Amino acid sequence: MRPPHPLTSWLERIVEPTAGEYAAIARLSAEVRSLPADQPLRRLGEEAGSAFLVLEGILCASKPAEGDKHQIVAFFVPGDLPDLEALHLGRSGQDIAAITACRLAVLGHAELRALCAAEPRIAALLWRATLVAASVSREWVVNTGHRSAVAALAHLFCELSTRLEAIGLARGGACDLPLTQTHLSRATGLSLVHVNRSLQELRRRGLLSLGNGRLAIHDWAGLAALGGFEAGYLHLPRPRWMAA
Amino acid sequence: MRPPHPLTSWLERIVEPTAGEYAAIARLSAEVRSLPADQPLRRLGEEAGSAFLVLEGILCASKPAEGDKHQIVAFFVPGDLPDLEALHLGRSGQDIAAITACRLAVLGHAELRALCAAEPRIAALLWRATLVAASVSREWVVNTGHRSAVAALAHLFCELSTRLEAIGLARGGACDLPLTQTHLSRATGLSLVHVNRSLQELRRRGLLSLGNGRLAIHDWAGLAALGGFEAGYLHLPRPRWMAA
DNA sequence: CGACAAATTGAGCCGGATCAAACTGAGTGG
DNA sequence: CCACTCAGTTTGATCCGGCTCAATTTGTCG
Repeated sequence: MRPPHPLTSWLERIVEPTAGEYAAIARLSAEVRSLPADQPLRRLGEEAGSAFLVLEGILCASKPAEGDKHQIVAFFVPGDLPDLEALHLGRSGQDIAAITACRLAVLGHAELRALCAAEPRIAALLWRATLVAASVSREWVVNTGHRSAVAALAHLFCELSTRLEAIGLARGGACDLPLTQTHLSRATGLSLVHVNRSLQELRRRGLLSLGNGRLAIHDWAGLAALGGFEAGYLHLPRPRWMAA
Repeated sequence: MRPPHPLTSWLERIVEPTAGEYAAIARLSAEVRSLPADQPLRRLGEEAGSAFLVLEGILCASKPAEGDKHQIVAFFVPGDLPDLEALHLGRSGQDIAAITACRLAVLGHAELRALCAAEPRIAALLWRATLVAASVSREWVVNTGHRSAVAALAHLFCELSTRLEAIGLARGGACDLPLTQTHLSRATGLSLVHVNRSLQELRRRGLLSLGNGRLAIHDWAGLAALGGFEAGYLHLPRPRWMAA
């Protein structure tokens, strides 16, 4: 008896799967791929034949910008499906790379398409997952476009903490978050130096502490207010402790 | 004999529809809604029961930012499906408003879901449309995050011109583009004053002219180079004149 | 101990924000 | 036909948040 396919628990986190859905997923091949930290997974424009489900680790998607800079446009945490878009666009629209060492379930496009045709509810939920990613991306436009440095960072930490909380990898605003200040600068569009100073500002205000790959939010309400964070765009069931 | 449903020509622009697909679309109710300029269509958080296909006009999606500012996160032109995401997310994630007077085909969510279940290829193409919108949104993160004022504007004009070209509303970089400088400032995150000065800079360099609701790109290669524009992220068939 | 990645600090500068005002053109009503 | 209004554009002056360049410190690992 094999362990269930990783997509099973992904599905169970959202709905109560039917027997048919269980069976259809069980029919998928269950390749798991390991990726060391800092390794590229996909390159912009590359033709892709498979998608991934993150089991462990953190990845990011980035696009080249002016000079040799790269703007990070998304982070992926366990339960996310990086590059699922290539399923219908054929090629990857960004560079995707591991930040920490990762374990990924490989989902072949052909199998995925067959699954979607056979199980329309799964298709709708995968579609939905891409829509949530798009919603996050629009929020990032606001973040990089209109918010000050401290606000942008505050917002980013609120988002990541909330997403990690939703999958049980954060509790009460504390989580492992092995991002360097360079990652943060590439995600916000700020200079490395200014990220450093803005982080000091956030610490000095007693809003959070960040270091050694660990984030602890000490004043959730204050941080969310500063960053203008409204969790709705993540389309997650809102956990109790965050209410009001 | 009724005219064909507007979604028919949307589909025909991408694939050769089957008889079954024609029939399934013909079964949709064909309500068309008119919307005067500057009228809101959807508000953030509003529960939505229908999606739209733009037949005429330009709309934009925006999200509230610091103070009473609103960051524009997307423009919609004919052939686009604003707020299609609400089909699977239930509520609208942004404010959507007409910029010019618009005509929209109304697509009820229930009918749309039935259509997707019956015609998986149409479902995949609608999914694809949302993925392209997401890809554009990620490019906007780069635009607002890393590009200078002139570069961000140059990139925006390249994008809009390319999209309008693809639906036959632009030729050789010239198109009607009834955006005010205020719209441009809200889309790029720049101040109105600075947009004005950056536009003068673009005109002075002989790259484009913009005024009276009309955009003319005089030096496509120069403008694209300045803005770092690579049309790939739009996932359109690339027109000949743009090559090399 | 040396090497290297990451974090931190300091100084000077600039792109773009802000504030304030004037200008243009298209209505619109007397 | 003119005065008025109002949205949109333009200009000028000033200020500051964030960038750049350059160095130093800290922590980790071999």
